[in-house]
Amino acid sequence: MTDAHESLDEVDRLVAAWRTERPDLDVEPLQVLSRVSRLAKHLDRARRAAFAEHDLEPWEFDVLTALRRAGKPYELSPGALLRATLVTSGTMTNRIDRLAQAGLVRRRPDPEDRRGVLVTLTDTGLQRVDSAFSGLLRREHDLLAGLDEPHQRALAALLRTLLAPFDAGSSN
Amino acid sequence: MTDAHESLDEVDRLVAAWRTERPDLDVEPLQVLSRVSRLAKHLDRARRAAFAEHDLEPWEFDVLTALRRAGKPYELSPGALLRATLVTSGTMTNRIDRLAQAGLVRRRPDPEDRRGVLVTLTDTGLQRVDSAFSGLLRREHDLLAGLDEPHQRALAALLRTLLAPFDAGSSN
DNA sequence: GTCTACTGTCTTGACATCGAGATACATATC
DNA sequence: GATATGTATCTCGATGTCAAGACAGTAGAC
Repeated sequence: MTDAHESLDEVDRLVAAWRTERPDLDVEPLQVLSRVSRLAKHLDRARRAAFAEHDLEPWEFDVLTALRRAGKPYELSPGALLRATLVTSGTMTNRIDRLAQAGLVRRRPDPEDRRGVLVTLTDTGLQRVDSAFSGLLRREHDLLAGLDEPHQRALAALLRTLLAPFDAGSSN
Repeated sequence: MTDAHESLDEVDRLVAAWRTERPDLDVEPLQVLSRVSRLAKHLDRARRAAFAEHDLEPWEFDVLTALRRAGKPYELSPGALLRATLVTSGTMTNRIDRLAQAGLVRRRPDPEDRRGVLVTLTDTGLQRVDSAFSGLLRREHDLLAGLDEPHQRALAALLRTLLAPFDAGSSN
């Protein structure tokens, strides 16, 4: 599993620079965590490009997929949506407003709880998210082309371990 | 240590939901890439908390560390800084303005190129970034506690492979 | 029933970011 | 040495996010 001695990347250079400047510190954690951050930043850009073809912003996609995953009738409360997308309530209100204005979701009062609201995917929203999602998967598949399946599984397992404390702890 | 086969995490649930809703699609890429995105989001929050102790915002830290890594005299051009931090030029101008106002960096004209500017770390800036950095490393070390060293190295190698096409290609 | 504490959603103001374009200077070509 | 192209930085307007707090409604304890 430990080949990959190939070319040094940006993070290798960054770590080397730190070793020169602060030889007193153990900068090994950066080898993992800097790469996670940088990769996420690049992924955001790739996603943005993928969605542009379907006239969707990443934030729109995030909300619509949460609804899509919920299954029929594609309906969730704002609270459930913000927990699914890791944003604050103010942000979610704003997102729902704009999605509703774009005709991709609809708001209706929750019949069971008069404080509550339910957000539903419209037909247009459903179509848009479905086509954007297959486009995204195609691109993401390509991004992972450098790793064969066992390596992908190993990577996923390692990431799951790192993620575990967060998923367990916070709940936002 | 506990092998990671046990508890399902949020991404496992997400993947399972997609399998139910879209059994026609291969959603395996999400096992890796969703975890990268989610982990990055959690890391951002952890970093924010770590820096708050030193009165620094993450974006301030990003710029200051780039200068710190450059070594004496801790000086880089705005262009070099924006390439190091993956932000746009407008953002970098704004960041430098505010860092200069906070007394953490200084701007001076580049004597070799009259279009250019050089940004230098002040003594205050140097101290702040050094203490914030050791604080960060301590926390990041803890975040990685779930993986022993060989696993960490394996994870870093796998991430390097994914990152390679980006580091090579864009250069921003 | 009536407090009290909690929950779900929305409002507001501040803020960091981006993208596009403006400006000044540098470099290459002729 | 004039022109054209490229590079470095900054300006400006629009946008998405957050944090804190307001408000209406719910639920538990008594």
